[in-house]
Amino acid sequence: MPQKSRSSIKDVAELAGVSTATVSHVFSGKKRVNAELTQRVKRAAESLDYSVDRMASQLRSGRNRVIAVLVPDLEDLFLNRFVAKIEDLATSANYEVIISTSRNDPALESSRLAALFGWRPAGIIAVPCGDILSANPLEDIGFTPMVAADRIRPGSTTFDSVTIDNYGSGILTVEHLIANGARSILLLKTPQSLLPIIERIRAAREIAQRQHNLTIDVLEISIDPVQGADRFVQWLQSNPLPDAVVGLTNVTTLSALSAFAHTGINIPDDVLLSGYHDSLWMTARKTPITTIAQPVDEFVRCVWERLEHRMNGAETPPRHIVLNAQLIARASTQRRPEVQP
Amino acid sequence: MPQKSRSSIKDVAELAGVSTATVSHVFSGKKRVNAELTQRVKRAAESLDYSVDRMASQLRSGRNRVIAVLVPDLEDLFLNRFVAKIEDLATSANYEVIISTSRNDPALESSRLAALFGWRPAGIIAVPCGDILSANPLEDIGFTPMVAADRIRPGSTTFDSVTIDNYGSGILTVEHLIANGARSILLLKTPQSLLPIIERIRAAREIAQRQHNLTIDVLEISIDPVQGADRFVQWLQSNPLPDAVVGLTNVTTLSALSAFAHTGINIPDDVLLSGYHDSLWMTARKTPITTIAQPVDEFVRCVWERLEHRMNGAETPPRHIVLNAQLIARASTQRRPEVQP
DNA sequence: TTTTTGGCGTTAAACGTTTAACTTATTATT
DNA sequence: AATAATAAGTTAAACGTTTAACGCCAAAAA
Repeated sequence: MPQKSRSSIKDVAELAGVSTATVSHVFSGKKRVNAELTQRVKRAAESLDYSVDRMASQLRSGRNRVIAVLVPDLEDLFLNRFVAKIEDLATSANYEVIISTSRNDPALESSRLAALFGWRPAGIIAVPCGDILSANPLEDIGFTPMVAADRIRPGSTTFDSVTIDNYGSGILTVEHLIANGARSILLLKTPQSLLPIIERIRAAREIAQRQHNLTIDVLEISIDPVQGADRFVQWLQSNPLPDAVVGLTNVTTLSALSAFAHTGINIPDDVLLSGYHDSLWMTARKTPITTIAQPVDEFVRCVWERLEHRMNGAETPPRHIVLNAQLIARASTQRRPEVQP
Repeated sequence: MPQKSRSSIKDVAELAGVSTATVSHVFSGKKRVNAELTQRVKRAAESLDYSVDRMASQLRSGRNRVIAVLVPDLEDLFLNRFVAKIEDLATSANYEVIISTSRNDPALESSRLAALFGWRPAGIIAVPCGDILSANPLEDIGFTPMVAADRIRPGSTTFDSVTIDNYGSGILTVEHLIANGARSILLLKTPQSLLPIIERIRAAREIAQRQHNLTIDVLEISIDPVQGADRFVQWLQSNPLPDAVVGLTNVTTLSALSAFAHTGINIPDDVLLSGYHDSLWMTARKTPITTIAQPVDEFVRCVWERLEHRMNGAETPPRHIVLNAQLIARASTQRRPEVQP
């Protein structure tokens, strides 16, 4: 492949009849350059379609405007918005974003993280797999500014973290359902044992037990929405219908909905349903779905604020921010007044 | 900020008592190194927690394992999956992904693209804004392998492109609706004039006009789902209900659904509804929604295959691949047999 | 007139790697 | 035993920038 190589600062300097230093000054603006020379350089650069090589520039200057982002899964609704908004903020602050996924695999997570360090990024934002099995997900990271987001136990890291109060959201949900008359509640989870899910379940069970003397069942269904629905339909056929069902993730909520649609169970008349992570489809129905809304925007703002703080060299002790989620009550958990037959 | 600087290959070489070349060989595997030395080097590297600087490495070697991805919007359902799958393939092929968004702004698009070139990436994947107004979105890109995906007129570029047959999908939808008894059809679009949307509308109108002598209306609603629903409700109040409604995007379909839920219009009894881009929520309902499914996986495979081809130095003339979309018929476009009163 | 000052350009040394070319030691071949 | 071939480590020159340090000249100050 006889690929003509890109032109370098030397070519530009030569064509414009100046030194490479001058060319560099023209592009970086670090030092004033005479107007006419500036023109000459720019024209030369244009005609060679030169653009400064970021790697060389960063290598020499040591100033590294790259943010590395590591998440378990890009297709997850929450993570998708998270990444999108991080990209937005990072770009506005004149950073480039390099992205990597761990596919929910702790081993991959640390190898990807190591690879990211190779970039000598200005900062790293990591959402750990947060599988409860791998205790200490993020290794020590030396002096690169880093903040951990979501799926991590606040205080378990030596660097900043931002999380959402999953325990609190579990309480909100259960209290709301009980207040709306539910006595038996079923939680729907996937096989993954992610920290946030564990916390939601723990909260639900503790509050139900202690405050209301109720026990709460948990059904594990597939992570695949179709199989998940099938599994739930099966369960429904051999178990009494609970008063309320909680989808612990967006997808499990959809599985529940599918299962109800297939079996002719009506919401909220036959069963109450509450979900997690507010999405558009939840309100675009006759019976909008009650849900826990996660404050994604605020979340991202906090993450970014922390990271900038560190990138500015702050040496303050790590801070662990926990944000409150909100329950949005909708018709799916509001039992309709009985109509006379 | 007295940030101790990372250790370099020199530090490792010194500590291990070898030359930097040897250290390099140990890490790159380009040349055999004695087992004992290898151990010494690795231990030294470990204790200094050294990792090779990617920028320096790539600068020197000229081998640049970076794929740059530019998309209009990361939160769009289609683009989200697209990016996720590209990341997957790229990572498997041992590339890193750097991501950038144009926010549907042609000016930003070209400035972001220029910035991406600064990385001297091995390849670029770009989904242009595709606003019909900006005729020639992607400038000439010299010798960097590049493929354009979606939202571009096949054949309009000097490099490879992969698109979906939006015209064909428009025909599929209209034929399907007419076959199911619709005589009046309303298309719902957002204010953006994206190429795929234009094509869908054009197809719908042409086929309806020529084959069935019907005209098709287009209503422009907000890109915001809530405002969009409001606008559609308004329209419904002052216009006769058409036989069928088509949401030209995922979000407009949701707006339609919201509007119908608010006004007590039933699908498919009162009106047929068909959407675009199959998503989970479309089947998790009593009346699943008919939709055009875009072959995202195949799409990404094609894009990647083309890019690899170019990155391997192929000089063949640009190829323009157009993939067929598929209509998935569901209950929302199946008028139920009348039940006697 | 001589000296100072400041503006503007250049020189050349880094930045952290990779790698062609070279050295030295060891083993195989004649 | 002499020579060739192979193996394994080192030297030093790049890669494309940035940037201290320096030089030169014109204008201002003495």
